[in-house]
Amino acid sequence: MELRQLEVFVAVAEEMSITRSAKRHNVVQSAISATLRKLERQLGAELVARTTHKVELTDAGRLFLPEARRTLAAAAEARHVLEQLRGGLRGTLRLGVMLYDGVLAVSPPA
Amino acid sequence: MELRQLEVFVAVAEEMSITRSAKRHNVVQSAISATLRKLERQLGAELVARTTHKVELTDAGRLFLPEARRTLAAAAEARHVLEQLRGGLRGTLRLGVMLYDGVLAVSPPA
DNA sequence: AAATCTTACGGGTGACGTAACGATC
DNA sequence: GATCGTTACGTCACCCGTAAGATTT
Repeated sequence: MELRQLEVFVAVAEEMSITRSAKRHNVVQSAISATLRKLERQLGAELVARTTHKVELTDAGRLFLPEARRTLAAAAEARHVLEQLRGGLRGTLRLGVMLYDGVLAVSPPA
Repeated sequence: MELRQLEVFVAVAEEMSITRSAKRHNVVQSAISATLRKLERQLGAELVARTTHKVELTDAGRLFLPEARRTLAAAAEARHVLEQLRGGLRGTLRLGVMLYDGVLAVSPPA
């Protein structure tokens, strides 16, 4: 299971369409179809019910969807903290107190 | 960014060693080294400081580690709910009330 | 007939193992 | 000298695009 596969599944679940999610991912239908099938095979569960012209979530799919979203959100947050650090907005803040001229007491690291 | 990369990073962070995390992943050192470098390049941040014989987390690495763990935990939970469903332990529970003989009032789906 | 999903095939990218090198303990 | 991390290279699987086919509207 990889994040890319989860993105594909969530897109399909939201669009209820392989064609539309393919456009959303800027790839071709067949790529989405294959990625989704592989994910299902790896998980050992059918997430989407196919009817040659429509796509519906199975019970497993409905159960899996919020978990997939949660995982993607966590991944996004992981990227985010690094961006914040990049911008100097985050890091380890250590405070100090000037005891008297030239002597600074500093909080221990981490 | 993919889950596999996060697993590698967390393993390296926990073991503080590329060699040991390689054994943990049942792959070779060079594979871990390459995977980690690629992750860092993609994120645009150095996560571990290398000193040819040691490995240390950078500030970015320390910041990233709990987020990576959170993401992996979410992924594990996603797999877990499917396993539970597989075992018949979860699903959508719908309740009904027998109004009178042969007439059952059932809660609406989802 | 148009739209949608699937399968088959070829090409490029990524991951891994082997091997050789450099640096540190 | 042994250990640890890196680099170079060949191989194999995976992802994607193209193309053709099947089914539904």
